[in-house]
Amino acid sequence: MSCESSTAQTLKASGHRPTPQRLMILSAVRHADGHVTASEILDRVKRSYPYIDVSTVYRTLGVLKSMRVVSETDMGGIEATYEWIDDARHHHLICRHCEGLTQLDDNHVNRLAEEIMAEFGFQSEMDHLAIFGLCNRCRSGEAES
Amino acid sequence: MSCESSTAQTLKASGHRPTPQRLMILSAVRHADGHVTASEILDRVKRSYPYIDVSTVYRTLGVLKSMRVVSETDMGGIEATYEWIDDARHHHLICRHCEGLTQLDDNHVNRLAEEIMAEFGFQSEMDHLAIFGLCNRCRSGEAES
DNA sequence: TACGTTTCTGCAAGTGATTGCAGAAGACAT
DNA sequence: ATGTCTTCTGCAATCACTTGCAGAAACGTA
Repeated sequence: MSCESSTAQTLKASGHRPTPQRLMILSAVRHADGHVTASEILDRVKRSYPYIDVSTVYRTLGVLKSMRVVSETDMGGIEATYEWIDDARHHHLICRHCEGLTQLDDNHVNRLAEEIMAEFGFQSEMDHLAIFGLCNRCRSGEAES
Repeated sequence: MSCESSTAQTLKASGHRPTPQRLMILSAVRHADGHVTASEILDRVKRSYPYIDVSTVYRTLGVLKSMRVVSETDMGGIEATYEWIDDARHHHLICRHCEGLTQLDDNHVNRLAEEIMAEFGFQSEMDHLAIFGLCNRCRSGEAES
């Protein structure tokens, strides 16, 4: 069973309909490597179905987000970025000075989630964090810049 | 020295000008208790200076954000909320089902920041997080809702 | 296959938030 | 004070994203 058809099943099970538009959007996010913006998804889908509308893309991303199949992240750019959530969950450290990116493994964040669960019984959904700050290099050199 | 004039000094020191508009916006955020939206700030400032523009409010909030004097948070509503950063730093757990709010003390988040600092030398600026998920009550009862 | 119900789509108009620009105002030296 | 340089403001246009709506497509049932 391909990855798309299994997601189609998940869609159906949650009362949503696996329409052609949704499957195309799904496929565009699934097969893009890494982060994609909504307009990139739109352009990609338009190649095979030119009538697709931006609102459909955003609405579908909303559905996939609520099913926790894709994550939405504000990476500090103009547009939000979307990413397929796979097993190797990760996060990002973004330097607000040099804009450099560092990958952060989930285990640190997961520990925070476990603490919150233990104290409040609250199940955090931190699928893809963007943590802003100053990287090692810019931290020491910020004064004279 | 009042809280406003001390911030005015900070503005000046970082090359920004403490204009009347900025001081009014500053005061509006400072003396609002808790989270305020940009339009609430705009309305408030308009009472004493009707010519103020939305863009000035957003630009000033941008400056205050970069100085880490105020925090910007997406609380899941329509507009972003802004808050004066004081000593008692805190965060929020927001249930995506019942929309209930729980306050989260900074020490949990701070521990994550310290781990990140130890491993990467990256200084995180997590001033006011909004963590979405399912609260204790909705977690157990979500199936039959 | 045909029918009734529900959900979904594309369009257009709306929202919150950002940006380019020309004039206004603050800072600083003379 | 006066002039110069820089930053800031208000306006208008624009951007990313959302929403209301009427027709279209998907689903369940027979």
